[in-house]
Amino acid sequence: MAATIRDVARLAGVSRGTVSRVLNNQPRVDPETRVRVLQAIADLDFSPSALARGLSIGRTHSIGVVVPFITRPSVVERLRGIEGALSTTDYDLVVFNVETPQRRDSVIRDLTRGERVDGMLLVGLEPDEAMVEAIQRSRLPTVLVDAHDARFSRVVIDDVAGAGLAVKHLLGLGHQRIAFLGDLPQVAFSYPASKLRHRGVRRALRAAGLDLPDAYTVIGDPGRSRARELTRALLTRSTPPTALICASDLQAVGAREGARDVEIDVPTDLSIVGFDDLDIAGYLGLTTVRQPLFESGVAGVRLLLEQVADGPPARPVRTVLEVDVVARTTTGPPPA
Amino acid sequence: MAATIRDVARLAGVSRGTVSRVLNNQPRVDPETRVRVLQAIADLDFSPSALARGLSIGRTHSIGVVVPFITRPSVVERLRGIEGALSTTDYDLVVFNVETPQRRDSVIRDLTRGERVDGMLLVGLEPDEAMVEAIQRSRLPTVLVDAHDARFSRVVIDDVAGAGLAVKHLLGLGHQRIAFLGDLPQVAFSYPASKLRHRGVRRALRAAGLDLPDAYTVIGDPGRSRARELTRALLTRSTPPTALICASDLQAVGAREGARDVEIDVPTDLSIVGFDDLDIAGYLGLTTVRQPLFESGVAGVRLLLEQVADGPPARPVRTVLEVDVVARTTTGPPPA
DNA sequence: TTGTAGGCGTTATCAC
DNA sequence: GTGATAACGCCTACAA
Repeated sequence: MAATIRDVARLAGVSRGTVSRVLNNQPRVDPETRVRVLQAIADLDFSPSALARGLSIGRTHSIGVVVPFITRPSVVERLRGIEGALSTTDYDLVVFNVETPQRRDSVIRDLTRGERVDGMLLVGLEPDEAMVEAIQRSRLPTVLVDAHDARFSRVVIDDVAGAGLAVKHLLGLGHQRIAFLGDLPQVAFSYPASKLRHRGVRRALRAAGLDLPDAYTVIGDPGRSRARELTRALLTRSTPPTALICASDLQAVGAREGARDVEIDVPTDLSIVGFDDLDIAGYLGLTTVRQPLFESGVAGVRLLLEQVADGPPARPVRTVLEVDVVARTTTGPPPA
Repeated sequence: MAATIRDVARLAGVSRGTVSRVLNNQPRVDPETRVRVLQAIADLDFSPSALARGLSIGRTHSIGVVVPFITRPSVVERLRGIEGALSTTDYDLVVFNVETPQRRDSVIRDLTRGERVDGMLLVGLEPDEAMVEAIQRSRLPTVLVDAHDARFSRVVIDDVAGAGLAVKHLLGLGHQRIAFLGDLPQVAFSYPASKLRHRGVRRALRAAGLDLPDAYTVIGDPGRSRARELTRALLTRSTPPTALICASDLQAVGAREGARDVEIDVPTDLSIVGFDDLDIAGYLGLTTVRQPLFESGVAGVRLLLEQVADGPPARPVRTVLEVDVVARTTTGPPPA
């Protein structure tokens, strides 16, 4: 149906080789011939088959992005960054959403065959040993976003420091009884951010001579509704905290609802800090630790394309993006 | 580097043809041979090149999704649905974000070559005549989501009726002075939803013997901040409306902020209704007209894959998804 | 049941 | 400067 290079060659009265040379505008073509070929291309409304070209030159002109749980707003935000960065190039973006370890492994296995994509971006995926080996053996350029394996170039934030900023913000307001609400480490896809943030809170409190008692540490399934329940429980203790740091904005939203459930006013009686600075944080006036999600996607693409173009760097590159506290209306001084 | 079908054949002591037959599990293979081949495949960690296979059989096993302004939350939600539906198949999802007419045209031109993807999903894009012709000529299976051209199978909602539901909800609460806040029709990508919703409001009011005066019709650039300004202006008129229907949730959020700016309480003095039912609507307690965004993606994929498998339907299929009003806390009876 | 060989559309390496 | 021709990796008649 569609025209091929052969048809163009015939119409222009030249060989396929010449058409190819025009297509890839190589110098050694007679200007007149070139014009004739271009005319034929226009007449036939021809454009080359990416598939055939890919097979021939061994590159696909597309990059694969593997994301777990595309439904998480933070992941969407990173994807936006990736798409944005890629759209200024002529690489296609192939998205793989993985929600089971099986699918994750099969996707990565397919991708590392090297025929499907020219590079791979792993978002929020901590590769296990088998995967690391498979990727390295395949030599497929690979970059991690929001994951920490030192054997790959990667884009990360300092979660420990970020949590420390949240603590500092609360200490500055005068809080002493600070609690932490985080994710249960998921079995299938261990996502270490919550743990690191937990550590950051503990460490920063200790540095200030304070403590994070077990009673003020609540861990549960990620998500709003679970956070709501946990917060209710936390606030009905005999000595409730005056401030709560959550491992994510979503949990902070849930925490706020939980506070409302037991009629504890935010920020008068309880200050709440989230993490990520999603859109909703702005809408809701949530104080939060901002991490540059969009930019992480952009940075990941940049790292990856460099690697695709120049080959692997001598040593993996670690890009650390800055975090900061965005103070809005859910934090204030502790109750007297 | 990576193993090819040739290596597998050699290792298993059979021909390439036989390996291929095993790969596509065709019946006419001796069970023993099959086992031997499978073993060789496992040993070599082989998986077939999608590129070569695609070139050979003329299908790519991937579908292209073209979305304008991937940054809009409603688009993201549709994308989630598309990804979800596709992930249960073995089709890859190639995402194209287009933000200029030039890029839109070049993307669609590339895609209609038929070599890159097996089908195309156009989200929120009203194709112009040239595009329609190009697509039809290429015979590339194409489905529209949230766009109305009758020459294609498509997934839509009844915007007019949806807006009517919003009006009905407000009338039921006793409102008489109802205003509408909508998008300026964008030049580059004309997006008719706002206009249709406007029409729906007007029509429903008229059916109730009421009017939508020009003074109560405010139209501006889409987005929160512009809606905020417009709402402030609207509310400082001599006879402000008691209710405001917005063409999108984002604008409703802006409207609410605008009301707060001029110290008009929602819902005591002003009721606000949005459109879409994004996540934020739930977080903020916004009354809104829910449209099934996620499901629209699922439905679009279903339509498209049928078309890829069975060829084009005799007549384009129009799938209309249901809308309904979700009453939350931004609507109530009008002030006495 | 299995092997052989031509073709998918392009690029690259030769000659000429 | 241009034209053959052999790859690229797979699939699929057609033979055997």
